[in-house]
Amino acid sequence: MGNVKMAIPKTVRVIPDLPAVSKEFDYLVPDDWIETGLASRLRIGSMVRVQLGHRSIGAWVSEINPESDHGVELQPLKKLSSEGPLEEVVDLVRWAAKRWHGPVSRLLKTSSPPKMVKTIPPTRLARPMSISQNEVVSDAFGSNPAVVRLPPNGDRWPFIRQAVSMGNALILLPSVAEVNIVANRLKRLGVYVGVYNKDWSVGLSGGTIVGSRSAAFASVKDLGAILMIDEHDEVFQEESSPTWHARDVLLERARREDIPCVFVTPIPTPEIRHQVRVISVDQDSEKQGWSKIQVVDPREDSSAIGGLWPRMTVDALKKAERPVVVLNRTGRSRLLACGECGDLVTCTECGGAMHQPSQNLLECARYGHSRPVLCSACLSTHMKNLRLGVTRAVEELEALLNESVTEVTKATTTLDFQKSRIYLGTEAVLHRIDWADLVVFADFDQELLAKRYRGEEQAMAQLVRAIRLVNTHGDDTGNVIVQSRQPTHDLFRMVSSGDIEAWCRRESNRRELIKYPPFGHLASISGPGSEEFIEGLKALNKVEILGPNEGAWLVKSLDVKELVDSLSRVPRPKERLRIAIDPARF
DNA sequence: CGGACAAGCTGA
DNA sequence: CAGCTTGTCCGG
Repeated sequence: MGNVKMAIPKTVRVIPDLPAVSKEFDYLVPDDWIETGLASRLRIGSMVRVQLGHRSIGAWVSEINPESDHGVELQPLKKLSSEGPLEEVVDLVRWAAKRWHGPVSRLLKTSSPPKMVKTIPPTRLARPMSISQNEVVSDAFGSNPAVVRLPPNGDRWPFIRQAVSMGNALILLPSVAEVNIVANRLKRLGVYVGVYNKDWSVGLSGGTIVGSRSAAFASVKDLGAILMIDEHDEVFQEESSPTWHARDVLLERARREDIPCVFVTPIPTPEIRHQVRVISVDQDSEKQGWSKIQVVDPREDSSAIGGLWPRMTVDALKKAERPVVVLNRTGRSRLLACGECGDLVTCTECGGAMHQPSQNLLECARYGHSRPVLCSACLSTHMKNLRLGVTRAVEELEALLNESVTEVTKATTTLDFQKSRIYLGTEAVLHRIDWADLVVFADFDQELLAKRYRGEEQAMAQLVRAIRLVNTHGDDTGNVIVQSRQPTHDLFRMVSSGDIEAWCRRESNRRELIKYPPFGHLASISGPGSEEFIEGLKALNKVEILGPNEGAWLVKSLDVKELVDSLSRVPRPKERLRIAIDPARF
């Protein structure tokens, strides 16, 4: 702590808790605060209440004794409400707000306690843990940040133990469930640990913090090490604007505080590979870790009904104790043709392809126009399913196996595990079921052919999830069947040989070719104000502008700094505007 | 963000 | 021209 900061605060500068206000304001520290010693508790990050205009609002202290020259009489602070983020976190938030072009106050909110914290709990001493003998682990926690390519069934505990043995650690995991498991186990090992955001003050008093995405902004006193598990998981990016990514926040944090920082994942993203060194385990165990995947070409079986249920899959489904089938298409049918004249079923209003959400209804995907099940060319009511959805697949499978199949989609609220043995659904089924001994991807080509730029990564992430699901009990009986009409696809070749490094390299090369993150950066601009905003951007002539596509523009630049600088130079239009920097989907 | 205040619109 | 709506500005 610098000497200047230790001075008694006479005035403070604050950031108001108003997303639309980017200005900071100065306030007077009341005389009685100085007399009672309350003033000495004021620090950068402290949460206060102030009068702004006519109303009382929350704010964060951003500066102590600022140099002010605006010649207005300062209002006094109304209240010291709570402990807030540590100074280094406030700085980090400032950096992130710039990097993802969002309001500072929004990120300060994610960095702040959910309930007011009046007193910091006393530090409990952590029981020291032994240093890992594992070579990969000790290498990873060396001086420079690193990503460890750990196979899907690999043990992450050596990394967690190492992190907490290096002092107060910050550990991020993708889901709340995993966070709780890790925190409870650490607690049992005698580590002073808190779950973010619930145990916010544990970090402030000097403990280890375990959390999901938002924990990247946790305030941890004397932070000793940073660990992120499953770096590839998309939940580490905030979906709403500002679309900040926990991985990059942690990296910046480690850079600033000069502490060990480790990422662990079976499939490192191009983003992390571009920034840190990659450490891999030996190729045999990596190959073994991916070995449960079996590729089946449904065309090889002529008896396959609708091309979706080859004999091999049906046999495996019959034999398994709890099989799970993944088909990433909701509704009954996603693409139809007339059974009489063979015409593709298209919308008479907009010409788009229509799907069949229920037995008696056709609906176009784009605008939701609907009509009864009727061919517009020959008026036949007999339709052929070209791409069946989950609902129809459930019907087919029930008929085929002569037993009940439970449909699971994002919309499914409760699951009755007594009801049936087989679960079929969209990707959501992989999140909702806690174990299985067979996972079948009914149409993996849909994932491989998806035109999203992260399509193949998302496909790989689903494979990882499936492998883990059939491996829950640690036994070796589980299986993952991947149905594809392109069984010689690169991805399968690389997976079966355990050469995930080759797959990662290919993804990175692809990204570099199209100059997408991390080799170039983009902003998606949408909302009613975007037209005006884009005009202003064009005038700058600094960035590449594409679009509009469905009301959204894409702004590209090789340099992220130049991208966000340009964006902040253009005045904000009156109408609403959404700016997403490097979003995962657009 | 949301109140203050200004300018614009309407109806008798 | 009062009374109300809509728009713009700004806060310490």
